[in-house]
Amino acid sequence: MPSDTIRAALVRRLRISSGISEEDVREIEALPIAVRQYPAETPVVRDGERATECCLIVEGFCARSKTIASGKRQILSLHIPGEIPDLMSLFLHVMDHELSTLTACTLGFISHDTLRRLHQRRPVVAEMFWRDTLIDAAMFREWIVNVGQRPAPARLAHVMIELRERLRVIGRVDDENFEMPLTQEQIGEALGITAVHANRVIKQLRQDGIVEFQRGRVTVLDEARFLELADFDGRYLHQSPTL
Amino acid sequence: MPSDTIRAALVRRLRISSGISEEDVREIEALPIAVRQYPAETPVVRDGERATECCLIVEGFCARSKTIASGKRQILSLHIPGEIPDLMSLFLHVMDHELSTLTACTLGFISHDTLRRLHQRRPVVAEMFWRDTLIDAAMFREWIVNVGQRPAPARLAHVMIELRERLRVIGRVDDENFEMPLTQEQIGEALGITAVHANRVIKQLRQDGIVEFQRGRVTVLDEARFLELADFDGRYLHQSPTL
DNA sequence: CGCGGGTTCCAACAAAAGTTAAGGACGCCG
DNA sequence: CGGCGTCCTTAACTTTTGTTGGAACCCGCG
Repeated sequence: MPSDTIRAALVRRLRISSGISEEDVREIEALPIAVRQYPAETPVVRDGERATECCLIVEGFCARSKTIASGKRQILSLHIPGEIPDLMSLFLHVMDHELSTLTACTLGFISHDTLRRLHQRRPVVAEMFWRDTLIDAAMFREWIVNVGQRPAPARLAHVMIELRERLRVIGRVDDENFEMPLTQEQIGEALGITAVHANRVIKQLRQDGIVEFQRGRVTVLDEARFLELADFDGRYLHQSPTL
Repeated sequence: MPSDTIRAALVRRLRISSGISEEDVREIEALPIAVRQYPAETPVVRDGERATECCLIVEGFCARSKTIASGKRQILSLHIPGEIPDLMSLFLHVMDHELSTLTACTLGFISHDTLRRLHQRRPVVAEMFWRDTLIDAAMFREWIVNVGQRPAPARLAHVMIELRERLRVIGRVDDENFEMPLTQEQIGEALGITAVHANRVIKQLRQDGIVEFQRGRVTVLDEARFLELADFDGRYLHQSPTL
């Protein structure tokens, strides 16, 4: 796989969220990245593990999650190409959660040493990555609100719209139709509800003519009601670096 | 108020979570900080506001929260002396949530410019603060799990133990007895339940002889059952920098 | 000292979500 | 092509949580 394909989504995303310079782009293009293939539903970095590299998603979908003593799992975030979901491991060496693939993925690994040297050489890039982890935290905050305060149908709509807006940045939304490759079990784990209830909620959104969801793909039927239901305000994604 | 009192809790906390050097301590002691008093239940930084300074809690308790369209509020985190809850505003200028006091507070304000100059001068301090925002994110992740997966009594126990462990670092736990100055309304907002239900849960913990909670103070009655109920694993607080 | 506002506490009922169980669709692989 | 496993779907029932409304309590303040 050519180097620019590996880094394309990352650079595209950084341009939008951090206003990266051409010089910095060249630095990122020069980064040594070890590319590996992962099958669907596979752990990439485990909870409790000590990480020595960071993971760039080149292709495919990933999720971060935590499992509690009772065995129940909570999905914390969804991740798409161009993202580095475990950038935090650079400073928080032992993982407090798990990173795993949802679909088959192409992942690129960058060693902590390499990243630390890059930070020393280019403090601006370090700040850019810092900003990235702060946006990560902002997304967690919104996820708390979603799970804590919104009724289940609104939770689902909100997660869907967040995903759509992020996919849009990397050019992956066609006509309000986008990928969301989760099983109903996983949707339940993301929303803090059971799979049975997730099914009820999906059924209701379909019956109300708001969205269709099948085979990992979302089709919006009534954009206005979808937006209203989700109570979505995208400010937390901080997609404009100038603000 | 003498300068060392203002910075005491901050330095104490950084020593434990980041292994700060004496030289860095001196830099922090030299930071210009504007101290102001705030009454209880007062917004400090509002959602949507553009911040130009960061807020150090010198004395008192604060909380961060988001309010959704329906008017319901979700508390995202609790904050104690020595913490800088809005450090993220350094790079994410417009606030995506609110910071407000719970009790009467003494707050110290440090301008973004000052902090940015400090980062340039001492990259190690920048990394320390970065690490701090990453721990912040780790706490949000655990908060998601709490609100998403645990039954209400376990949620309450978990928030209580998290608070206790953090208070312990700054030397504010006496004999398993510690401050938690929230009304039942606020506890509900933190746990994603109503105030009525929060009351039920508190009543049950009291009846079961696990913890007592009155007038903003928690007294643990049965530590073993308290821990088991909370399903608490403090790794996410990342209190040991060496790991 | 009594008044008033904000808590705390509680009961009765309603709604949302969890549990259990089972049938059906779909795709993969032998 | 048939069997198997995963996922989806639904129903019936239980449990948890929300809602409403009201009483008791506490505390600061006039």
